[in-house]
Amino acid sequence: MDESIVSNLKMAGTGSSNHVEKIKKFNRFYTNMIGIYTQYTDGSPYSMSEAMIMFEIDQMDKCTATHLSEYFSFDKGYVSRIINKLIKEKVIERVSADFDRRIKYLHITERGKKELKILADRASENVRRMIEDIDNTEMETLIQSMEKIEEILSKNHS
Amino acid sequence: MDESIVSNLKMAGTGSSNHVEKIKKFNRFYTNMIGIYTQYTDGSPYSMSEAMIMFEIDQMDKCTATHLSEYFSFDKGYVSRIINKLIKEKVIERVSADFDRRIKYLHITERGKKELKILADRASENVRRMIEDIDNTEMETLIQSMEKIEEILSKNHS
DNA sequence: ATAAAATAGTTGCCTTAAACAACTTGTTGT
DNA sequence: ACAACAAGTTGTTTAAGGCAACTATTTTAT
Repeated sequence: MDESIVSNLKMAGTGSSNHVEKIKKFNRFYTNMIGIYTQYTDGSPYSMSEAMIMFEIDQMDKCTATHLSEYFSFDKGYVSRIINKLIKEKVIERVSADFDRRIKYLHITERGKKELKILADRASENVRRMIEDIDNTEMETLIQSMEKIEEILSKNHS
Repeated sequence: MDESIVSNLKMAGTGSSNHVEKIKKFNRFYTNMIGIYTQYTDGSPYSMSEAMIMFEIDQMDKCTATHLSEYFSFDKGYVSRIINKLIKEKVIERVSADFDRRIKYLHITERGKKELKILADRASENVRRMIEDIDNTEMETLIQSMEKIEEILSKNHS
């Protein structure tokens, strides 16, 4: 896409402060820049939801379907179906907890790790293209600006 | 949602540069922070695509269905249906060009402007909440950091 | 001047995304 | 033991969005 397809609404009224409008402008700019939709899943065999679920299973120790459903606010049935699809494709596996046989822990397989690496590499490549022509000085400024934003916004946990 | 539902994949390998990884970290952080999915359309009667199309019609003079389709990389048929729905709801209207009767210009109505304002106000409110506890000094730093990022990334048009 | 190609938009049909609700199986508290 | 609850599953439905065939104009090439 040649422009933002998200976060592209501009102020329709006049009630907002200048700061809010500047931040909204940045939001539009930045979400456009990183191509939020296509960053991970464009051209990949996994939907965004599937990629998110694979990632979370990889990150999370003893991940369960219930956790995924709550964490992403996805319907339990939807999560269940995605899990079963990913198991069929052997990118994750399911192990029943011995102390409670309702609970099934989800683990990424070796094959799943490879698939995740492909997704992550694709995202890295997109980022790399975004910054390829930036010189060292500006690169430092860019990173510092990002770290500053994270620091400031992190304080008031939101 | 209590966490990011987009851009949440982390590096699965080790081939990427430190800068790329830092930027990906910022991407995850920031897309989580602004709640990309819910910023405009959560609790609204319009889907994200509908809101985007209304916005673009409002911004663009002499907007056409073809422009919308190309701009957003949406299917023509999908756009056509959304347009007809929005016309039925009287938030936009359609006027045939007199020099070419295939072309139909789209305009936002007064009612449409009001609806857009509701969407924009909701987004502003979300941003306002995000920054409500930030003091003046940090606020300036935040805005400057954002402007710096825009400036640096804008140069190499991406 | 007219047939052919291109353009704008519409409509039918299909696939996938994702929610809702009812259900099964297993666990816990009384 | 059994009611209430918790983890997942499955059936069904709606919405998002793409593909392809179509109509109706306009442009281009003969």
